[in-house]
Amino acid sequence: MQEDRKLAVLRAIVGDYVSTREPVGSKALVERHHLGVSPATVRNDMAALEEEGLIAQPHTSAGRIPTDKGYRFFVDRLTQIKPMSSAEKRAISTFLEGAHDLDDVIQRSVRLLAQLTQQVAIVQYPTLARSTVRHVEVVALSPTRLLLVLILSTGRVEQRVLELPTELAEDSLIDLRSKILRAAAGQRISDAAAGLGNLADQVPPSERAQVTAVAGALVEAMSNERYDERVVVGGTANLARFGEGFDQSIKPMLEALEEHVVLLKLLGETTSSGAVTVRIGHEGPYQELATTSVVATGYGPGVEAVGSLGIVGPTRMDYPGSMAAVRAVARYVSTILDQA
Amino acid sequence: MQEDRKLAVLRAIVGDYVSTREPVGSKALVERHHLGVSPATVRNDMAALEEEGLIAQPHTSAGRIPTDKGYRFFVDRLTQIKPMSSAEKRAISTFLEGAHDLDDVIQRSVRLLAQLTQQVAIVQYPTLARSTVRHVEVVALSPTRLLLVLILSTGRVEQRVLELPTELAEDSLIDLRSKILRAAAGQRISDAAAGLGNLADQVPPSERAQVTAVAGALVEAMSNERYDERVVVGGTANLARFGEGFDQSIKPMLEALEEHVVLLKLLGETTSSGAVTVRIGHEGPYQELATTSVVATGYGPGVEAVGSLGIVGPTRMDYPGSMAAVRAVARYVSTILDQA
DNA sequence: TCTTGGCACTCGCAGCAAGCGAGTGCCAAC
DNA sequence: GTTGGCACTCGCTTGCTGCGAGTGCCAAGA
Repeated sequence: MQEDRKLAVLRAIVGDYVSTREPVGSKALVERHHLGVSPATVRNDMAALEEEGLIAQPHTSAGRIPTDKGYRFFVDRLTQIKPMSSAEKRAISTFLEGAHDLDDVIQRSVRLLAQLTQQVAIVQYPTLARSTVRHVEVVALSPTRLLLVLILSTGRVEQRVLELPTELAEDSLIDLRSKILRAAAGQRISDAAAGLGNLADQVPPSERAQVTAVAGALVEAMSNERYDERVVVGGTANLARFGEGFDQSIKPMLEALEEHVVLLKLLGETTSSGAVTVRIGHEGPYQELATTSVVATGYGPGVEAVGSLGIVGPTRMDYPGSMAAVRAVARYVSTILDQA
Repeated sequence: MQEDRKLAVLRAIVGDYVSTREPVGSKALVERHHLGVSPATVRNDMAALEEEGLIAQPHTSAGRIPTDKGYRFFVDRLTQIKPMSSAEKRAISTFLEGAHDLDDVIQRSVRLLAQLTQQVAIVQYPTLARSTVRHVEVVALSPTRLLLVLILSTGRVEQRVLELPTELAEDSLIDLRSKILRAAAGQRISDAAAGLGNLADQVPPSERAQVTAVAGALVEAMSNERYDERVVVGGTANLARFGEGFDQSIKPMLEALEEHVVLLKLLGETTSSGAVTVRIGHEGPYQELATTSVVATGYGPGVEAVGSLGIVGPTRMDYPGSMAAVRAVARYVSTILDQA
């Protein structure tokens, strides 16, 4: 028995099953792929593959379908990510470059990813933790009301309106503003927060309460977990294509899509941008989503990822295509964030 | 034949069908509701109701189900919106009052509405058109880069980074800032836009290009249609409860939920806050959603609505409950926006 | 040793028929 | 106007049968 033919059979089974949604039998296989051997031979190979746990039969008199392990093998060993066509590349870049601001970039990415893969797409907002402070602005709306604006390297803008206990004089404000800029501008979030914390010690006691309040609000804005958790979902309509048996998987899926925490966990802690990770079926953290796979990667201007994006779909999905799309979109998003 | 009993029968049919999902027959009706008459009598009433087009039989040997017209009659004439229990009221207000900013209010409203009604909830962001400008801030990030921040009465904050063709002097900036504030602060969006448009005529020609750019960007930010179109959706997981026959209606539903324009049209042009509108089945603008109903209302601090919110679900839904929930949430959102 | 054709076997599934029963419409009596 | 009775309809369940796709195994051939 030739080992490579056995693997070719596995590859063919995965391919056929993904496109037809139906268990594939030995006869159909030799017809659709010119393997140059007879069905009987293929049957022998199939028996061996089943022995190894890579494929399985739903019931006795049916064809074979890949197991999670089979998909894993397929993804790891039998496929390389196919590059996008130049037309696709062009479409991606023009579509994404039309974006105005961060929100727009994220939103377009989701749509794009969903459309390219025909799956549900998930994009995480850039996390604050790994970004730096580009600018801080303090504006007096009234003597006791301040507007704080925080601009981060990822393009995210945070703003707070702060009520002061006592009035703040005009020149104190100017002084405060420059102090804050010195302490925070250009720093990483964590360092900036530390710098701001020390600020209160550098001003006369009369202003201390106010400075503490402002610094506190800024630090709070920086460590705003709500944004760390923020993800955008798109292409839910693709769930309807799951087919008949989706009754079981569509409900947990919809539930998961509502819970951003769950989605973040699904995307996983992709800390380095570049590598596309694939989580197949039961490999994921949620029992209910045992029939779904996740293809995800990190994105970010540098090597270090500031966020994740990916797709979720049935284990029976086009892995090479999905991986290519995810990687391509992540790359384009990264370069766009770099420019901004 | 007593007219009111006939209507009681319709009410009972709607009630039973909504809770059981199954066509309801004459015998079951008299058992579950003590109508004080025999099944035969009820059958006569049913025949009359069917004659009027308020109920129908899916097939000959089955019970009756309400038609869209029947639901309409039920909603218009047979039910008054039941007030929320005080426990529910308390839950709503504490849940919504925990919100920090506008985004938070909207997000919580969606969740709340979805949970109260067990349907898909939709909340529109306050439209810019009817809000006023609370504050405008212009900040120089660098000599040729300006940050524009626009704060509106609804709590929405818009910001833009603007590249200037030429450098802008510090004192010109201060001057420009006060001019802008005079032209826009406190005005309605439309008036503010007009005022900003005239601004360029009031400055020396040397600064005209810059002022035009700034004013243009602000006007653009004010009339940002992206936000007028912005809606948030929640409770999609409730779609899974649609039951078996959802195959037909869940797909158009998911597609609609992706298209914000469609959702806005579904919510309808509710210009006055207070009245809850119900659109049943085919009454809606979309053929594909002929089996779904929409319960919506406007919200806003005053009489005039600044946005809409509502729910979408199968025509077979609990109308009194949904209407009560929609109305209650809209009221609370309105008061919270008023405070902010 | 691997490949191949043949062959018996399994088993899901479509198709059909029968019986059940919920529900109706109609009618005559109250 | 209401009610009990009764014949009738018809969808749904159950059980059965035959078909066919697909398998595993085996013996013969390369």
